[in-house]
Amino acid sequence: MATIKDVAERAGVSVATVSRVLNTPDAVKERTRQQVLNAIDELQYSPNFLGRNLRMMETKRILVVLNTISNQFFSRVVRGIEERAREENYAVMICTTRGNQESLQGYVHMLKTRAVDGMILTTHEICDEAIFTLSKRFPVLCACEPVQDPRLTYVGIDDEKAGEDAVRFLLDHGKRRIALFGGGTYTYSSILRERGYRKALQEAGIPVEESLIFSEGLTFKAGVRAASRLMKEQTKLPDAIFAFSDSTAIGAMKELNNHGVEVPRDISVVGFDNTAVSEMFIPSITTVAQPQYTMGFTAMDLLIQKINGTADVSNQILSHEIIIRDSVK
Amino acid sequence: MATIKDVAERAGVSVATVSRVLNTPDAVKERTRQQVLNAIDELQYSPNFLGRNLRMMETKRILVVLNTISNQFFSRVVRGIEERAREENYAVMICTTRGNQESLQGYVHMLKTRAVDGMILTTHEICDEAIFTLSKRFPVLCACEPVQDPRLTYVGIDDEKAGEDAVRFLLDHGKRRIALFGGGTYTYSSILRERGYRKALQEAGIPVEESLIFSEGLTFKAGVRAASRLMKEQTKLPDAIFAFSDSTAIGAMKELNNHGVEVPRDISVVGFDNTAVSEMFIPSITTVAQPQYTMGFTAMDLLIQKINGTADVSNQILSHEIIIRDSVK
DNA sequence: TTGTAGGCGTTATCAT
DNA sequence: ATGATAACGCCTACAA
Repeated sequence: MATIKDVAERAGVSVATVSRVLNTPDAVKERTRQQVLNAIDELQYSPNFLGRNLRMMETKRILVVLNTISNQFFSRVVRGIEERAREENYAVMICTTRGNQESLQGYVHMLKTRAVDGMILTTHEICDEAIFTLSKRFPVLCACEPVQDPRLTYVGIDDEKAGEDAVRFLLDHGKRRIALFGGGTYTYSSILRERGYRKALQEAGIPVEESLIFSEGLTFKAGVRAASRLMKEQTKLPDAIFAFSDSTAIGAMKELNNHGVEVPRDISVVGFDNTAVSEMFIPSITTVAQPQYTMGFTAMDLLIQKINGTADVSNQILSHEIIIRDSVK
Repeated sequence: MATIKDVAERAGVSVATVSRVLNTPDAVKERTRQQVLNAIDELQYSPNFLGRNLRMMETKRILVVLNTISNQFFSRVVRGIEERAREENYAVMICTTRGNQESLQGYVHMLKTRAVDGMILTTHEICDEAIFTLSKRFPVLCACEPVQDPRLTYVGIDDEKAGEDAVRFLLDHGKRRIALFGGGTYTYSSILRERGYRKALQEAGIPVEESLIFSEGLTFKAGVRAASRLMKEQTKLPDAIFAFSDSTAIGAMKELNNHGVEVPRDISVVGFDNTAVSEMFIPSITTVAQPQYTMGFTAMDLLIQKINGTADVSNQILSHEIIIRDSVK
């Protein structure tokens, strides 16, 4: 492979000049530049970033850690990240953990070894404390999934408020007994949304029925399980289900449908995330939308600030919205 | 940031010894090793890969280029890739083009500049010829979306055969007028599948009705459009629809449903890809499954061979399968 | 078993 | 406007 030295020899100039042609073309005479460009062409030369990276101590690459790539929600987040990244000439690498602690450690290692300039975390296989320790030495940012530790930088929505709003929406539509299909205590977002759920009910003077709260998880299958349990355990169906993800909502609807319960005729359903499928499903699903694109864009923006060493980058809470469709009567 | 030199000084040894502790620990005396490890600990040292990469002329990273991350199909492909990659200590970077030529050029640039050791392409924003030129100099592999050029290495299914099998399945279920919802001529897989469609009909002695072939694309919206046109243009609905993606199938079903046409009562539908949603949908969708995980795993395996310079790595055609569900009567 | 020293390809600082 | 040269951090002959 041709190196800068080969090009220099071929063009009859020094390596410094070749470097200048590449990086500060205006600083070199037209005629010389042409010679160099010709040599580059003839040798099919592309600069080796490994050398450049070492010299500059930067890679112009950032890492986005996702739990899984198959989560529709994140595709739009990533789009936002990439958009902002492109503006500053960063390449975005997406890596997935699938809940695997170990692989996350591998990605953290990439940060420590300077394989990337910064990292956006959307999943918490490591605890806040570990993230904090890391973020003291490297540019790290949390997005989408809220964090408790105030020393971490976070970009996302106010989950408690979102939960509250969704329940209030159902209350406004005359629903009083509202089941909760959540993700359990290991996702902080679920904890916050449930807090909002309780608050809204309480303010409406409706006692919380603990037996209507299901924490099977946020997947399609979790929705199936929760709905199955709901039908088994409750003699009378509630008026509505508030699911913490669209997938869960769909799982629930599928299972209800299998037992002859029709949405929204017999029961109403609200999902979360406004993923593409919520619009496609029959019936289409009323859901709490998060500003995914903006979340990604903002996260990348803050990360860039961190990389550039801008003083105290602070949290950004973005607003959510209820998208009204056909699954609530 | 501490460097290997700092560690060496602190431990009272040479940098060579520190390097050995990191890379060939057995080659250094127990006591010395302990001293070095202590120093590493005290200084919170992590080796800088930028230096290592330059020296070794490798990054242990590979690039997977996807059109978009939001395609469910690829999540399992990526899982296969990652699995095989982990075995050989490669980090997998996922980058998306969203059909943007320019961003693909950027990723190609990463290959040329040694930012990654190899690349798996699943989308063809650049032509076969360009890929071939690239693959002469760098490890490049095509997966999932077939390529015409025999000089390229490809991992995937036999799309023509898959199209043929799907149509034959419908014929076996008594369907004779079968509409085609495909991706048009710009995706080679669509061309091949359509070829299979024609072949199966021809062999059954059924003339191909060109007016039943729609090429609106492979998205949900494309399915909506195609179904809309179908209902408008045909006085009598066909017996079945063969859609080249599950999303398209769902779009079609949604649109049909809006007009009171029920699947599978009034018309049967076959999808493609066996993505998660095909199981979730009501009714669940009969679809042509591709071995996504194996495709990814195999692709990475071949790429590793290419990186290691193994002589002639050759195409791998994997087998598809029809998953029977509720959308065909 | 350990140390010395050269070089990977690039950029940047001085000179000229 | 251009050239010589010293880093950047690491690995690895080769020597000791």
